[in-house]
Amino acid sequence: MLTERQLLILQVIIDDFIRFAQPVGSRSLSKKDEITFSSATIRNEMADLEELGFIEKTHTSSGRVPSEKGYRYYVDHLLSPQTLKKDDLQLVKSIFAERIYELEKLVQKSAKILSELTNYTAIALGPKVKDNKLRKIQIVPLNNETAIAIIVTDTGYVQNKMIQLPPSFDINELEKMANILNDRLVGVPLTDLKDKIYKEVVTLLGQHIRNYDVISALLAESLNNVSKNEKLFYGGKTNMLSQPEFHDVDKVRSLLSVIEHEPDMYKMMRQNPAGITVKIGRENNNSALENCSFITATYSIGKDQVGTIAVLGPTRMEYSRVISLLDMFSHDLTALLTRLYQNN
Amino acid sequence: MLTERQLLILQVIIDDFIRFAQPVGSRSLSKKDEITFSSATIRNEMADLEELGFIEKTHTSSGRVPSEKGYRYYVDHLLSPQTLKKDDLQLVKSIFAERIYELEKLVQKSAKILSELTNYTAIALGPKVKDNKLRKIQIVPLNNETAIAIIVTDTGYVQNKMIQLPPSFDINELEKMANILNDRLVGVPLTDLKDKIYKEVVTLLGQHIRNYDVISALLAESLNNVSKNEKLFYGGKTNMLSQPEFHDVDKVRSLLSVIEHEPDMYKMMRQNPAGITVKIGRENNNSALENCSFITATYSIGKDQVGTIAVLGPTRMEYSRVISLLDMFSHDLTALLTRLYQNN
DNA sequence: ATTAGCACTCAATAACTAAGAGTGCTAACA
DNA sequence: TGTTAGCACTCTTAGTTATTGAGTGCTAAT
Repeated sequence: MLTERQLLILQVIIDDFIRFAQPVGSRSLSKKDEITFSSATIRNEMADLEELGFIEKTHTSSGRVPSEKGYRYYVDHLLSPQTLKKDDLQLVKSIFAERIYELEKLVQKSAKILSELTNYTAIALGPKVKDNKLRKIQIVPLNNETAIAIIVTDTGYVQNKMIQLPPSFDINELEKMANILNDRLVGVPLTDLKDKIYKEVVTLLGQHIRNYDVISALLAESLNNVSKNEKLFYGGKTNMLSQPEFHDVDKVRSLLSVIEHEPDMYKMMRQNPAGITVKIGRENNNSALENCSFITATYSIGKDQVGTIAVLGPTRMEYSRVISLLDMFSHDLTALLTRLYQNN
Repeated sequence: MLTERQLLILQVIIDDFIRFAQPVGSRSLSKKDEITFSSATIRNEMADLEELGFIEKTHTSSGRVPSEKGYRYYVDHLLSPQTLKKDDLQLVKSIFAERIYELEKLVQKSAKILSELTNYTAIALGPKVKDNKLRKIQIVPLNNETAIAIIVTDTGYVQNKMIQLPPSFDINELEKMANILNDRLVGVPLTDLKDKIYKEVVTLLGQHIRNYDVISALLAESLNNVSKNEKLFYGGKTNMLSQPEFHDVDKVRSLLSVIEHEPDMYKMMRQNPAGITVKIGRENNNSALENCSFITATYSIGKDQVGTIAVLGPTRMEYSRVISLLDMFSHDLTALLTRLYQNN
């Protein structure tokens, strides 16, 4: 167990390092207001803290730098919930005051603002629409070979897909088909659409439409994609370039390639427990993120967790500020989305 | 006027520098197969070429490096139209063989492949849909306050926009309204839509629908955006990181910030004459692009120039290869788009 | 238990050196 | 007269050596 004084020193070291990105020495520490004892004492304490694994030296005679364990302890126990500046607060509130009613735009904008407020990279996932219900399906013929299928969900999500019509398909039958589909499918959750088409609607279509098999297969396939449409949005992808730990182009490259590799990002963004999660350095299980921390927050519609918003920064990150901001975004997003979309 | 021998030397210098990114000296030049004269002779010729401004030294006793004027001459007069490797050719052809019928996806994919083939950054603009005609307009109510307007063009382009309904608006009237709009507006070019709504349709709506003024204003505004929907697509945004001229993070940052500043990119991508245009270094009028060349190619539907596809690389770029590739993309895109969309 | 003092370590910087690639010029050559 | 061999000179690069300064650990005094 750490003594009060060790905690104080650990905290001050981390705060200082987060701020200046330079190893912290005993002498400079002793000059801080909150430190009332001498540099020699600090050296002794630091030696202990190092032995316990909370701080490290970059070389034998250097100042100390927080270790991952140190950051972890800091995040878990030492974080003072920082209150945000008025300006920042207002900026965030202003997004949610704007009349953006399209879920995706809202989320996208959140990522952008979040990256601007933090100077790190922000990533947003979602919102998941799997529980959304079909509101309308429409098939618009473009010419003899092509039609475009459009579906609208009850949350206002629109997706469209081009369909190549089977040869010699009668365009006039498209309308009939759309009517049948709407009759039968409006109100059905998107995830069940494909099933429902095959189980119930296909036979019905067969009674009215020639070539119904080909086209309903096409349609079912197109619709199928809709349910997995969680999207990733980025803000400040290149913000990391201004962090001193990324003055090396090779590091930048490997970092950017992780960020841009969507499958990995999906994995990292999904399956987070409700609330805020902090992953520090190697906790991310990704060598390119060794010097990064990744903080995620979930947001919901009602009680349904529908997405995640996250910040990726150097391990030397302003945890307190980022966590406060994420918390705010998470709550505001949840509140707004819930208000708008819960009871349709 | 340059002598044959000077041209040869200039060409070999540039080819070598493009390949190895190192100043080229007289001795190493003299070892090349195509060079039959001594290094001393080369030195004399190089002195002349330098005086004429085609090559430069990086310091008093260094080898020579092409100047902008040198590149310009090279591009204008020395470029041997390189034939592409079979693999590359096949890769390109394969995109256009795939059954992608959505314009934007096609263009997007082109940018991606182009960046992969060149290892530079590829940018695509378009396709412009201003001449597209309205195929269908649909208004789907979501609840009492919100509806979603969807328009489809004859090229299969779909755009949607949320509309906040005026309070106490009767949802049933939306359908009436959509019918009127479809009656009157199908076949109208998108650019004329707004005008047409105000001039012809508003009065008609007034006869049938309460609150017609608010909602038609809303609608006209939404539709208005559609006409300027040329989009930018990127491929290989971070490819420049692997170019030796961008080993410095500051340069990377300023370059990326130019690339990501869409208004500037729009300007650079628009208003290019038909065919291929090469801008070298400062010809780009942008200090962050001083060490870059920017090659654009236009593509069309029929005779209508509808977009641009471009490559941004270091001035030390494989001009020949890039130009060949762009030429190919430009032609294939034009051919495919023309086939698909000209006569609808 | 704390701290002043001191010897020691190591990174960073600057100053110097040697090697090597390249140039320009001159004089000899075909 | 155009070409080339030869040579002195220049400048970068890489390696070596001091020098400085921030920092540490340890010891002994308070």
